[in-house]
Amino acid sequence: MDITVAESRTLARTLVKTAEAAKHAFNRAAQSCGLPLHLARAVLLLEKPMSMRHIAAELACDPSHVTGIADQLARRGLAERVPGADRRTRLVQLTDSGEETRDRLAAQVAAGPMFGATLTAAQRRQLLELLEEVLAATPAAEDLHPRTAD
Amino acid sequence: MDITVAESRTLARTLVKTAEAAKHAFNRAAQSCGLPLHLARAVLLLEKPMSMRHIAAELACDPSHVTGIADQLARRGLAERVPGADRRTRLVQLTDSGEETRDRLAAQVAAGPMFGATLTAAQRRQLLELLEEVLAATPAAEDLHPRTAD
DNA sequence: TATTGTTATACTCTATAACTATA
DNA sequence: TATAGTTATAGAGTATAACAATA
Repeated sequence: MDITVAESRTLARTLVKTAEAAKHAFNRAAQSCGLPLHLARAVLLLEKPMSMRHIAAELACDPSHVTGIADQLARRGLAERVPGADRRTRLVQLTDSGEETRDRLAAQVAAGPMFGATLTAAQRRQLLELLEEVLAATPAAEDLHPRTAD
Repeated sequence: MDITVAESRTLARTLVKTAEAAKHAFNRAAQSCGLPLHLARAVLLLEKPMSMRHIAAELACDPSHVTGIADQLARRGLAERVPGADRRTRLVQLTDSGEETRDRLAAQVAAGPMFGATLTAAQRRQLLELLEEVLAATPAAEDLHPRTAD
């Protein structure tokens, strides 16, 4: 607990900046596959057909938002809606073209300049362990939507 | 470079999640001081009077946005505009109340559950080094605003 | 009555452009 | 002509609420 204010801020800022750099690297990979960020995230997620609600949960967004994502994927010929077990539910399933795009994107992400080219395997393991330790000790983010009158 | 797709994604996801947890921890500290996120960031920044443009650069936002921030800080009695060297420039300066809030917030952030209570000093140093190494190797994020027709 | 997906709407955040005043 | 700050407007992204079909 004998951490200084300055050290805490430096650590937090560096952490956030690195995460932003990771997002940008992902964004570049997505663009090189011709996809905007949110579609790239969805494509990478769809290892198998998934219900809209499941996708929304995974992407941490509102289910209503997934409708638009599925529409855009469909318009690009990357995915289609197929019936689910329940006749209410519809699954989003990648087409052949979509699977090819997903695999290409995954390869791009892995080959990106973020981790592979920088850290040794031991360093990557170390980094992951440290991050997980911090994460485990952090109380889950309950309310994401504080309202402040201003 | 012999990093697997799975490892790269795990690392990236954990990194982003940890950064989000850090943001939430900061947000909680801010709320406990009665401040929304963007005002808390500004208050913490104002160690000394700063021009609007300088604040905008530090917060990585458009200068026009700083007008609103300064207004809101003023309305809460936390800061006021004072004339700068140039008669065009105006500096934002914390009031006594603002400085007190800033110090309280800084203490809250440092005492937060993120790093101090979790990692040893050696681990914190290690984490910072690893993050900086990744950050240094990452090409700067040039264009933040990709446009995609959809 | 509860749940899935859809639609329509509203809200938040932030950038862009036009404007005033200084330089 | 260029710069600091302000104002007004517009856009992207996302949530909320009402709705239809199904369970």
